[in-house]
Amino acid sequence: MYKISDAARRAALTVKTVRYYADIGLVKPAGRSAAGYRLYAESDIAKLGFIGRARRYSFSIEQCRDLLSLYEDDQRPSAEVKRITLEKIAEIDRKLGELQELRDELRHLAGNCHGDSRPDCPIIGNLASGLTVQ
Amino acid sequence: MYKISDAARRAALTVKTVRYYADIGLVKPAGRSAAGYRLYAESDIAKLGFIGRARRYSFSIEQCRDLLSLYEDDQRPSAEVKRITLEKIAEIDRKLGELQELRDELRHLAGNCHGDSRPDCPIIGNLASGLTVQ
DNA sequence: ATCTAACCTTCTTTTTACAGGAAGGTTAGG
DNA sequence: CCTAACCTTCCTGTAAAAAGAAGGTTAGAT
Repeated sequence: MYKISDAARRAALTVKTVRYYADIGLVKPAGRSAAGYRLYAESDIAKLGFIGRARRYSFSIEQCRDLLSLYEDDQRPSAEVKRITLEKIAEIDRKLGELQELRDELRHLAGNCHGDSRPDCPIIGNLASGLTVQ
Repeated sequence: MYKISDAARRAALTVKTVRYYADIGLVKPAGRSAAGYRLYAESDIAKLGFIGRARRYSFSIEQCRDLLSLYEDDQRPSAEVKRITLEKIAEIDRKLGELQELRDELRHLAGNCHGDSRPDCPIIGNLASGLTVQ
């Protein structure tokens, strides 16, 4: 059984984060010491690591909660896991499209800005007038 | 002079958002009616629209505050505006790279998942073991 | 004149996923 | 026995609003 800082280190999370996950009931410690310290078992650390990776894949806490229940369920249907993952991919694709548009617009604006100390700036002008770029 | 809902509509923002911008001192209404209603002038609406567009370009509120002061300043040096914009572009590029990596990893995982009711799922397996996806 | 719907106000709470810090108890080593 | 490094709970703060409660105002229709 590991105290919180060992558990955090082994799961590559911060102590604050691990304590937070305990508070919201995502990963509760296996037990407590006589002094009230959280004690984590190996299986808890595996769950924390699982969540850490899923979070890095930008799954939300609630999605992690769903994935974790599938992870803990021996009877888990992979269809459900695949569905959640495909949803996440679609979400990322949408965000990618938006960001690319945004970047291209800003590039265009910056490309037309002489960047000296003259007071007329096409970036400001565009924002002020709401003209469509391009 | 426009009441808040007219101002919001004309700037393509919500009433809540306009009131919020007034609260944080970003765009204060030109005046108040006898009953205490916020009253916005044309120039206020131009500023609100300016901020709305900048926000859609993912400038933070604080960056908007900076841009607005440049916008309001006849002596504004466009170099400063260009610098902020280029910074924003670099930031978006970083985020794009991260998101593409992430999506490719998830695609790989989903591609290897049979997606039926069998309990062995490579997505779960990957998250559980922390194996690197290539 | 009154009714009612649609406004408006301020204030408080909620959201996401923690981070930071205060005040105080515990433990391990020298 | 001292001290440093742990640990605890509780409170506040973050970004940028959204949502809702409780109540005042206004404009048009009856």
